[in-house]
Amino acid sequence: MADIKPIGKALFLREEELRRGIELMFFAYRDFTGEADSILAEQNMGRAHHRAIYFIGRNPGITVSELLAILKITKQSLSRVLSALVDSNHVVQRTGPDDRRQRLLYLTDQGNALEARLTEVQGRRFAKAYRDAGMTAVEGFQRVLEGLLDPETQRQVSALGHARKAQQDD
Amino acid sequence: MADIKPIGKALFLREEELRRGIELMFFAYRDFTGEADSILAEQNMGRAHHRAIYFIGRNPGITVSELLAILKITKQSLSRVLSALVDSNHVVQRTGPDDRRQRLLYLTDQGNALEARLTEVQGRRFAKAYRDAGMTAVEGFQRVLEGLLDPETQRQVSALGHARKAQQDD
DNA sequence: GATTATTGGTCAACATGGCTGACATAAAAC
DNA sequence: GTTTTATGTCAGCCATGTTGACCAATAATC
Repeated sequence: MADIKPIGKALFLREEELRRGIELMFFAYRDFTGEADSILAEQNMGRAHHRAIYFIGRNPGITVSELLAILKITKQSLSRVLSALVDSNHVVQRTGPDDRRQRLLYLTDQGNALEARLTEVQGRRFAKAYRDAGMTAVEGFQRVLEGLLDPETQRQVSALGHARKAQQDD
Repeated sequence: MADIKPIGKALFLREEELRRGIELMFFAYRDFTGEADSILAEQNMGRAHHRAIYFIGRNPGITVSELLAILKITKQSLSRVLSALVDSNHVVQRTGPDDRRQRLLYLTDQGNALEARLTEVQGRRFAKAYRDAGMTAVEGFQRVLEGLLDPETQRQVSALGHARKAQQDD
């Protein structure tokens, strides 16, 4: 609807708006991860550990290759983190019942406790932001974030808690 | 308005909704930065260089300490990146006219070109997401992201392109 | 049953980008 | 003239990504 507006100002506004988005993403992501980073630092862990814990908690019994597909890092990077989490008793690996090459990943009680703690601080932040912004804003927020995703990620995300839940049940 | 709803399901929905936000932030940030990262890699640079270039481009004549306040990293980390950018002729430093201890930072033509290229790919992604989601969604998106910020960052962000623009003019 | 592909791990080496701590210099401020 | 500020530098550490090579167990296929 603003397509036929004077082009000079329209372009300026557009660029400003886009830059605002870019900047907000940077600042919001930094602040959003900040609190969790502090908790993780206490335990001598980093964000990589957090991601593994988070997605294992979300998908109990996930295999290593499925986790790799979500995180999009190398198996060497993941392996390092996973070994540490097994050593520190946050994660256990069970041999896959169908395919015995697979290691199905589960959180231990300790892992679950840490996951809960981390998700709580981040959830709190989101709850506040969602509350302040209102329901309509939340929908918009989600729609825009989805639009920022690579098409492949978009497919993954829309499948996430569904496919696995159906598969794994519980 | 949904405050008096059955608590079991309400809590479930709430937690799911919050987790959806957490996950979207992770995926969106990763994909959002991915393209720029590729361009940077060509030039043997990383995200840290990008941030410096971006905020110098946005605030020509910014001082090192102002840039530090935005990025919230140590001066050693910034200094490393800044030296590299000066060496590669993307940034120039001029002695501050008032306070001669300050180094005012500016992009060179080459720096501006790179900044433009990086901002273009990220802007394109945002433009697509904004277009697909619609104006209302964009407002909501921005409102939620602002709500995710630390209060201090929130103050900074709302000051950004204003204070400096008034100061520096251009 | 032998071959090939998949799943996962390991070792080694490297780059980036955070961090801390110590120290130096120039200039502003008091 | 002393202190504080703005900035830089050197050295070393850590986390987390990368590549490349190679290995073992097991599944799948010819």
